[in-house]
Amino acid sequence: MISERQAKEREVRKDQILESALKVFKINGLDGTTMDEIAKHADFGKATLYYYFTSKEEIFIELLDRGWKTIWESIEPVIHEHDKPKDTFINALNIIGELVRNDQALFEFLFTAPQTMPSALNEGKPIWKGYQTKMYGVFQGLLEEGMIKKEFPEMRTDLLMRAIGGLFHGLFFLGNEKKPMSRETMEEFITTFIGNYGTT
Amino acid sequence: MISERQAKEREVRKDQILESALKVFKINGLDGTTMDEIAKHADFGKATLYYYFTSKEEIFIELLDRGWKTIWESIEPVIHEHDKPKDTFINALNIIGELVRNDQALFEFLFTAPQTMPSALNEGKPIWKGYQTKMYGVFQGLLEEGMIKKEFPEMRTDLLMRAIGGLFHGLFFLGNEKKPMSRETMEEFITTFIGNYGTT
DNA sequence: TTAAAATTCGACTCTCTATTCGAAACATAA
DNA sequence: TTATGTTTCGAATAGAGAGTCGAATTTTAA
Repeated sequence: MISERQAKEREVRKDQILESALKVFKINGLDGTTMDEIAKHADFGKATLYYYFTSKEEIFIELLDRGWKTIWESIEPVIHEHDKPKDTFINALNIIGELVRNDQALFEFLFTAPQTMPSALNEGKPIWKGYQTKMYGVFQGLLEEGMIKKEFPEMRTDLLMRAIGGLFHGLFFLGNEKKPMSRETMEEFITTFIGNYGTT
Repeated sequence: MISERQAKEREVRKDQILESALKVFKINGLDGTTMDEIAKHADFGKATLYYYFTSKEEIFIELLDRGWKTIWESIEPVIHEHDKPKDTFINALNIIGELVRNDQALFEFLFTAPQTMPSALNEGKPIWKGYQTKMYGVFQGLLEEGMIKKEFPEMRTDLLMRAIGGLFHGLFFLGNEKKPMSRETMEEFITTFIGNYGTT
């Protein structure tokens, strides 16, 4: 049996491994990263990693799952406000912006990794993908309602979502310096770029 | 010595290898692709690939170099038209759109690969990067001039370029179906999204 | 026709690294 | 203290795949 404290300590060690893994994955990608490197960063023996995770891929996926879960659970509470889609939209974006500011490395990874990942890892609809899909769905919904309410200009939804998809990464990181965007800048950006048709 | 015809045939064989490599890279990425696979697709023995290229990475880089060179050389002739920045901007985009329509697989690779590539491959400022940088510079310049001439709304340039960067991939491929965008759609997109302040 | 040059490739080597094994070290609880 | 469970890790295993080698095979040009 395992005591509560033991379980907690175990979680702490998992976190420690995940945090180290993140650093290495960010620099070298999934394939370029070796378990030895992660182990050295985390200050564990390589074999110990296998005590906590069954494979390198599992570590990678776990990072994504936890991260996207966090994102989803952060915006979920505010998205039911449907009176002012544009405000809700900006609020949700700003919540994510806040998360990004607090842990830039993680969130840059979350927005980037899905593109660099070998497609084999997407088999069996991974958990993180579910959250990501829900999130995009929410943003799409808000934009559509915003159009109906004339808070956004009329646009074809497919184009719009395409743009949103493309913009996401850019929205939260500034050019090469990778400085996260401030709340003010974010609003300026949305207003100028997507348009300012309603009242804010 | 080598005759002209021989040189040409050699080029044809290189092309054949590159074309096969592209297919495999697109599915499996750089690390996920084996020389054996490329060889099988190209219908050569693996050792033969090493007769034409010195390494797997060289093949990968060669694809990028050739591709970005093509892009640059296609838009280069039209970008000196500075009277109507917005028209020039849209023209350039449409030229790229045309290229994409003719060889979707290649261009999706060109826009995608730089993100998925191990950063080690970027050491020594690769050729393709030069073309890419020039191209972005041109677009940035056109947007700035367009702002001055009030053909585009005023926006902070860093935000704008960030958006452009993020949009690029989206601009040319439709969602999951990856259908390239038509000229009409492209103009509609630019007009609605970036704004329509001047006359077209 | 034939020697030299160009091309091809099967089989091999060699390295790298994910994963496993089994034994230690440590903690817990009786 | 001791038996049992938990955690750790150094050292092996094993497989994959990049790149090489040397011997064919084909082409060229005299």
